[in-house]
Amino acid sequence: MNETSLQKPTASELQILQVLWERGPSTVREVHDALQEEKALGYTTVLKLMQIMTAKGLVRRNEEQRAHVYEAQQPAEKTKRQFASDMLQRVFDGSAKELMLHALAGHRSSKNEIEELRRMLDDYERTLR
Amino acid sequence: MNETSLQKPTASELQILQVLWERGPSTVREVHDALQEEKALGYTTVLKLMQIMTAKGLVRRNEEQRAHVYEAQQPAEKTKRQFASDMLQRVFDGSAKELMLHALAGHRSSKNEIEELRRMLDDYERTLR
DNA sequence: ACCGAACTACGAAGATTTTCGTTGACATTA
DNA sequence: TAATGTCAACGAAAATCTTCGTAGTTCGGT
Repeated sequence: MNETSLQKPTASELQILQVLWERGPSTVREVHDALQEEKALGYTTVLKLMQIMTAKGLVRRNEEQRAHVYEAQQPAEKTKRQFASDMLQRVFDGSAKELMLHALAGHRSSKNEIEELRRMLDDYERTLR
Repeated sequence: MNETSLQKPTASELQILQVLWERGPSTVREVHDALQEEKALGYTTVLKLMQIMTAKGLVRRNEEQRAHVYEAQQPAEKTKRQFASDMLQRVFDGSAKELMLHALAGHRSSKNEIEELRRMLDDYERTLR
């Protein structure tokens, strides 16, 4: 698995990436601690995951310090787009309308949220011309 | 795993469910043949998957005929909603706007599609009051 | 110089997913 | 009825994911 091939992170890997996106470059200790709130994992479990992610090219590692510093290889935007696009194709056969319909259905949303979505569509449409 | 527990189908299981949703109740042979276009799998591979899905409660099996007839346990709508909601939470922290933004970004969409989305929002909003 | 704490590396176990071969039952037909 | 084809059941291998224990290294303090 070389570092140019984009592969979809697993569920656990995604949790780690989310910490890295939020905190920026971090050590295993920092990621481990940040993760405790949502998920209790042993320190070496997180370490191992991050080593695997390095091998897969999902993260980059700076080894200058004794405690290596990890950083997400791809920006959050890009990875999230990958997830959304993958599901759009696999589950909804490419129909953005279907995707949104089902996302909204499983989630009581406010009028405010709908308003926000509408504005987003307006903005997005403007980028199309 | 009893049949009331809703679990997320794996990628392969989803492909099979999609055939069942489209064709209605089908034999392994029929599912296998329908799948060939998109994915070459041995007959017994599909059979095994469908047996596992029966054990998990993802499909129901009618054994009256020699060639058992399988049927999706949950309607497409429900399962798709599960997928969308799961990703909405796991990847986009519950923000439908973020989800839509990223879905559209990875997918050249027509003005027509945007129009459709807008209409969908209008309809959806009407159900809110 | 020694001890304990903090780190990485490594290996491995257990779970789940994906894939298929083999076997034996049943059906179709020559 | 004997041969051929179709089917379900079963087991199991290979791949991937998740989790953690152990060993060895390095650093800070005593």
